[in-house]
This record gives sequence, C-alpha cells and structure tokens, in this order.
Amino acid sequence: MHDYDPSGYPPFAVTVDLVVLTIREGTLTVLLVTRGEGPAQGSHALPGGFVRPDEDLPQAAARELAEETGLTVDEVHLEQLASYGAPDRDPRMRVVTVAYLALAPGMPSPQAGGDAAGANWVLVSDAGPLAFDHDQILADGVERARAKLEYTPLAAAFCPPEFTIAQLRGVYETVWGTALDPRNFHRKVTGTPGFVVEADGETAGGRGRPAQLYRKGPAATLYPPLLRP
Amino acid sequence: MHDYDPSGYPPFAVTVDLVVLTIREGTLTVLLVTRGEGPAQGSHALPGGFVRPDEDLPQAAARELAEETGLTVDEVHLEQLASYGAPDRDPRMRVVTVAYLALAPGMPSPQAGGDAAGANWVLVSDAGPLAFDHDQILADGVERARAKLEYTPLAAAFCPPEFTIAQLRGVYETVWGTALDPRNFHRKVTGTPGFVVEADGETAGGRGRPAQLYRKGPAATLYPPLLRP
DNA sequence: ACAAAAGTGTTTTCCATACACCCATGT
DNA sequence: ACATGGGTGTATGGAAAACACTTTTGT
Repeated sequence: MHDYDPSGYPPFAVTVDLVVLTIREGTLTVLLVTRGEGPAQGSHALPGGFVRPDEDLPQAAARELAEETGLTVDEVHLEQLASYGAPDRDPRMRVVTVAYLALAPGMPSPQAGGDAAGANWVLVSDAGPLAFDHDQILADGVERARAKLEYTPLAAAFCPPEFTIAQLRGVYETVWGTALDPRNFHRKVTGTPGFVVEADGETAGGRGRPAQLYRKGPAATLYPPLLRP
Repeated sequence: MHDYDPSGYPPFAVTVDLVVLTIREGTLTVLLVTRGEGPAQGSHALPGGFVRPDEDLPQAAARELAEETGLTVDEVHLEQLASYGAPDRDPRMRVVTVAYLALAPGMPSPQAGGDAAGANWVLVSDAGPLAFDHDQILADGVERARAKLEYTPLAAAFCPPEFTIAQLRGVYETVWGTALDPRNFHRKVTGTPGFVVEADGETAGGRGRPAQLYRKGPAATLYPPLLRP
C-alpha cells in the first residue's frame, strides 16, 4: 500500500526524543527537562523536538543534543533507540517520536533552551513519572545500555578520552549494579582484542600506585563478550 | 523544543515497512513486492504502507503483515527494527518509515494486495538492488536476526510450533552460514533453561531414529548465549 | 611504617569442543 | 545387515572465578 494517497490522512508530526545518560559520582543519571508549556506542564520529560523538513533523523538528534547540552557527536555516543507512535501519546496531535540514546562522559552543566524551563541531571532511580510515554522510553534506553555493555566496547563512551581500567570497571558496576573483581576485570579487558589501547601517560595524585591510561580501541564488538553476572 | 508550532512545517508521512524472513529449503528468504506504480516502478521493494490515523505502530505492522501474507501475530515473531527518515528517501514527499522485522516459520503462498503487483519470496543473497533505501533496511534486518540468535530463543520463530532439535540447528546453520556439531548443539539447547520444552510426540516416517519434538520455552534471553563460531 | 590502589601469578572449577559410542528406525 | 539420523558418555584444552601476592604511590 505504498502508493496510497496520503492526502486524506491528517498529518503526522515527527519528533526526536533523547535519553542522555551519564555517570555522576557513581550513579547513573539522565538528562530531563521541566515542561514550561503545553500538556503535562511542570512535569519532567525527556529533551526533544520536531524534526525539521531538511533534516535526517540522526542530524535532528545531534542538533537537539547540542542545544540541550552543548555536546557534539564527537564527544558522545549517539544511536537510535526505537520509535513510539501510539495514537493518543500526545493529546494535541498525532506525534511519532524517534528516540535516540546518548551516552556522555563528563558532566557538563546543561543549558536550558526553547520551551524547556530547564534541563537537569536526575538519578535514573529517582526519575519519577515522566510526561507522555517517556517512562517507557527511558526504561528501554537504560536496558539497551545495560545489554550493549556486554558485547560492545560502549562503556568507554561514559569515560573521558583517556581513562583507567578502574574507571571503566566503575562504569560496569554502576550500570549493572553489581560488583566486579578488579583483577579479573583488568585481565579480561586488556585481553579482549581492540577493546582498549594503551595511552602514553599514567595517573598521578591519587592514593596508591599510579594507573596506566587507556583509550577506546577500534573493536566494534567484544569477542568474547563480558557476560553480566 | 517540544512545543514549537508545527503548522509551519510541511507534513510528514509515516509508513511501516516489513522485513519478513523465512527459511525455505535451507536458505534464508525475504518477502518482496514488485512496485506497480509510483517511483521505482517495476523494481523490487519491501512490503509496507501508511500508518492509519487511529493505529499504533505495531498494529500497522501487523495489519500490513496480514495483508501481504495472511499471517497473524500469533504465528510470527514481529519486532521493531529501526526508523529511516532521510529527507530525500522518497522523491514525492517527506516520508519517515518505521521498519519491522518479522520471522515466519512455514512458507505460505504470499498474496498480492493493493498497489503491489505481487509478493514473492526471494533468496536474501539474490535480493538485488531494491527501491528507496530498502537495501539498507534489509541488511539491518538480517544482521539483527543473526545477532539475536546468539542470546535469545528467536530461532524457534523460524520453526513450526513443534519442532526437533535438528530443525532448530538447521535454522542456526542457515542464518549463520556455518556448520554446527549436532551432538554438542543438542546438549547446549536442552541444557539452556527455558529455551525449549519437550512436547508429547515424536517424529515418524523419516530415515533414522525418531526425534523428540519440542516447543518454544518461556525464556526471553539465553544464559549462557550460543556464541557464533 | 602503613594504607590504598594497580597489576601479576596461581590454583581450581567449569564449559566448550571433539569424537567414540549406543539407540531406533527405513530399506 | 546396513545405512541414516537421534541422542549420550567422556576426555581434553582453555577460559573464568577466586584469591594470594608484589608494585608503587600518599600520609
């Protein structure tokens, strides 16, 4: 039915919504905005906005990300999550949203923009009821992140460009919510080809022996995977 | 920017496209239609159509699947794949498509419908250049299927309700394109909790010892996974 | 000297592979 | 009897878990 005349149908609006995750002080946090107008006024929601007529979907997601956080696609991992289009998910009109998952390393102070009264990092465990179907989208994003840590080197997206094995282990422990053996984790990561590559420097200033710095390696998938305990 | 006025934008059309995969005579095949009108006339394309105003996305995908194949969601595995929305992907207007992946067991004779001049099963390896960006969508669908066989019991979706371990092994060998040891595969599958459960009957009529019949088990993910060799 | 964190060595346990072997049927 | 395919037992190599131990810094 590809060539059916669409003029008889009411128009769809297409938006992108972002699940931006980062780790702050050992906890998984998500970027939320407070809705300043329209439906669900005053409640929390995922950042997002309309796709423009000349934009591809990844472009729209990258633009929204930059508007909300100032981060560019070089600095974060950005991937499509899923699309949501229940007929009544927005009371104003028919809206289909394409959700994107972004994993960010540091913790830049978010900057409010447009209709959003403000953007804030909120603990995922505290992210109360959100507007529209954003609770579902957030849950899907967190589950995607958890699953992809197993078989991709995605954990490095939560770290700065140079990081230690212990930092990387902290990412796994935070996202999975489990403790991992530091010794075995070290061997596993350094023994998986392409996961990480040695950088030049070492850490300094911390307690204990300085740690070797690493960068993200070239591998797209981990063989063997790091299975969740 | 959720509350920006969309009235100044030209409308989007939203479609669903289907990657319907099945196994016929030991080869992976995909359902394609021949376009009877509109752009890319005469070329092959994935089946699909417009989302109706009162439909949710999974409903639209299920409806299109029934129209093209007569199959219902009870008989096939149907999951969202990804969305594609490049501004120029359809020359007529701005179209965002939500692609769904369907895995079907048997081989019902497809029935043409609507604008499609006909629907046919085509070997995935022979699926030549398709209309629009459907080559990319097909490739993404096949890769999703390959990957999900590793850590979900999805292979059973290619089998009838009751099947033998050897049939299930054939699915893996076809989709992955590798040979697997029958003995170790048997133990692995029957030893993974929730993957399959014994049915009552046995096969009869074939050469060799009759095989135990199994049904799909309750597990959503496989622990441990079946890693691709 | 001591604590703390990084990294290595060693043992044990478990799992995947490989393959010998037995079981049950058709010809 | 023999071929064919289903299913079980068993040896072996390698990886993962558990943990003792050494290295290198700050206090």
